[in-house]
Amino acid sequence: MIPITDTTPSTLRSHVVRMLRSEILAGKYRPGDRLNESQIAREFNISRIPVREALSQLQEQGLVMNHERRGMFVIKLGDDEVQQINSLRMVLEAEAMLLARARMTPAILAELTALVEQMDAWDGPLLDAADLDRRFHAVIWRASGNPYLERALDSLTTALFAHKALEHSSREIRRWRLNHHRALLDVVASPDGGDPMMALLTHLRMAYSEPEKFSSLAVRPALPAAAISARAKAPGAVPA
Amino acid sequence: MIPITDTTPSTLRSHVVRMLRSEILAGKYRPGDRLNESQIAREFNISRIPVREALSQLQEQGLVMNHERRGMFVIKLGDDEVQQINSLRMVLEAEAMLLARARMTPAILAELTALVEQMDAWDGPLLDAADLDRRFHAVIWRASGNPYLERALDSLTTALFAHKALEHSSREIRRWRLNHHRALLDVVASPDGGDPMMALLTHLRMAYSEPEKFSSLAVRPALPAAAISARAKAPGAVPA
DNA sequence: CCTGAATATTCTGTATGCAGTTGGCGTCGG
DNA sequence: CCGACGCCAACTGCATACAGAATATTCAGG
Repeated sequence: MIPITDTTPSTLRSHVVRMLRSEILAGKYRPGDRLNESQIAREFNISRIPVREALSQLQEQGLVMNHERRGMFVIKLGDDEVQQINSLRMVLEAEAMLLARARMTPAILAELTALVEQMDAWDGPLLDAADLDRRFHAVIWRASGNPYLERALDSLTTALFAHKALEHSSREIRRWRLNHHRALLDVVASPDGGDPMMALLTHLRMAYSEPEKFSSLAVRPALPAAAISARAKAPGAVPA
Repeated sequence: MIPITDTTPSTLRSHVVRMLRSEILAGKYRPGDRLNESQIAREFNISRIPVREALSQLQEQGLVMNHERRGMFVIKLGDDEVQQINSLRMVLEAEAMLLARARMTPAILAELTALVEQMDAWDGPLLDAADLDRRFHAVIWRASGNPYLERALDSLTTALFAHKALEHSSREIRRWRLNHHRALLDVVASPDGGDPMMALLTHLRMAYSEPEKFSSLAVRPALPAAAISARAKAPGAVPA
């Protein structure tokens, strides 16, 4: 019937997908919560069918899980799963940065720089800061020129995002991460900007505390123990 | 009402997903073909709803595309898209091989060896040979211990598989690929088995003729152009 | 008061029906 | 003979309806 918001996508399903997605990421539904089809349908004043299809779509995007005949649940990640996702993310982000660097244009560089400066100046809700973070990375993914790489990274980080939607970072940690965004910017800005993998290892160190557990970093001939143990220099501790 | 086949999955949707998946991969529906909901529903003697949901699921798996209000179409990949997928696949397969090598067990090694020997002895339909190929890789993906990596690789290769379901490889090419499976087996079999990226580059050379187009291999500091043109061997040597 | 089973309720999974849109086909005009 | 307009059929998207399963509730027994 009458859509809830201003923008009317051509189909109800896509509308519900975007709505639920943002609601989950905003924390309205939290990891492990059950998503009741009928209830959601009532909220949107539509039937269950588009809701079902939207949930099915979100399932394949990694945001919700389907327990057969028991309903859809917001994805809930354990520690190991977070590590596994971050291991994979490392590899993909590094590839994206290498490609982005090779295809860098002044326009994209300006966009990234603007985002970093925006983050520096930011003092609003932490959730929106996290969104800036995501947008910064998303620009790099897009700049890689490989839509499949972009999709994979978006899917992975979306799940992570939902997982820690409410796990607020402290102010210092935020600044610490912003500094590392500058470092990432430097890497993609110039052809000899350094090794993306190293910059990413630092960038994700907070969330990705045990690379040796699931990542090939621990067993990769090119990046032996030196890289990993460099992490132990400042374990857990926040900024340097 | 009564399912078409013997195995009755708990829901019709999952049944249809598997059926359509295999039918597409078997070439019953070819890239670009339209998938008529009503027709498929009639074939299965069920309503359109499970079919719709199955198609939606296949869409997110990358097998079909949805043109709004026009229907679902089997995915059709252009040359550039094949290159992009293979670029990403290279990175993921290399990671999977590194991890699998680090976590290798006698049981998995035996499984891989058996598959390679099965491929050597194979003389049946080429399509089934391709399935053996997939299973060989799938074992490695599974052995990586990272389900997300496994999923990503499965999704990517499924799309590729549908794309060239009927593009039969000649007998010689098949043997050529089988030999390279032995090479891949060697890489994951021993800790100093060489660089996965190199073995993969050879393995995928047929389908992945232009790595310099979308892969970071062309711009990676550790692997300059020399490595690509001289993709003979030279494993292990990747210093800073 | 707690435990367990039987019932009641709610929800998912599926079927059927309807409306709007899209694409094809025929017809009319140039 | 060719192009444009309009009509018709088919299909998708969505709503409503129903059956079976899963969970919540209630009631009897210890």
